[in-house]
Amino acid sequence: MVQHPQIDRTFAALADPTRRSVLERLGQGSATITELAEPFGISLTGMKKHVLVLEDAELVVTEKVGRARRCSLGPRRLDDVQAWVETYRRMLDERLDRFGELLEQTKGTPR
Amino acid sequence: MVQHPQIDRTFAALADPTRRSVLERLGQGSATITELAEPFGISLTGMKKHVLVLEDAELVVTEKVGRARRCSLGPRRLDDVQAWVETYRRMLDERLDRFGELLEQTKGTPR
DNA sequence: GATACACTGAACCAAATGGTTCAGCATCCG
DNA sequence: CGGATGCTGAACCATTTGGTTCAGTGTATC
Repeated sequence: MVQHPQIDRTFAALADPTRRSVLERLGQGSATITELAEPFGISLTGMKKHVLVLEDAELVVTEKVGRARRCSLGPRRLDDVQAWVETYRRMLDERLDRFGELLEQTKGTPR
Repeated sequence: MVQHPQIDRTFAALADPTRRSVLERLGQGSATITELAEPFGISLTGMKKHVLVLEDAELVVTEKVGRARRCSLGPRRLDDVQAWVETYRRMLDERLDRFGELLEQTKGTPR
């Protein structure tokens, strides 16, 4: 058992287009496994696995209601993911800035 | 061959902690495969595979210099990833708002 | 030229992923 | 009650993933 921390599980969950679509669908309101599976032409079992992955990433919560299972978006707003991406952008910008300065310096000493 | 679109490859690339660390390391400046591999106690071949994944996601660019390979951050600022996350957050917020309104309405008609 | 160094490709491996089918088990409906 | 519906667990499968080792190849360095 490798025991991925939450951000790993989250990025991995978001790497699959089917799962991102499911999240977007759930943005319209909760749905059952059957309703989620139908537009993808995928088996119920297959969709249930995707939902499980999303639950593990705490992006989706589910509840058994009668014979159906209602799936809804969880409360996570992906703050950690967004924070990582933003830190990365800032880092990149700094690096490019420093590269720019370097070019600027080099300009004075050609050949 | 499933041929993942770029955003899939990007999320997948970011799902691995080793690869995120490599990106952060490269934020300090470019490095060779050997330099990248060393802190993880991983083989050169292993690190090269990680770098390949990052290259496929266009997060890293590399260049052969003599017998070494210089790896640096590519120019991608993860705009698409950030856009997806932000859209998701907005969607979530709207859904929570509507849920709030629903609670509000229900308040007037108890039992 | 000889030796060391950095990387690379091929082969292999175990585990995870994304999917399937099939056989239940509850639950709902008439 | 009996049938249809909705989900679930187990078993299976092919592919991908994250890692390895080993045997090169090309480049520096003495």
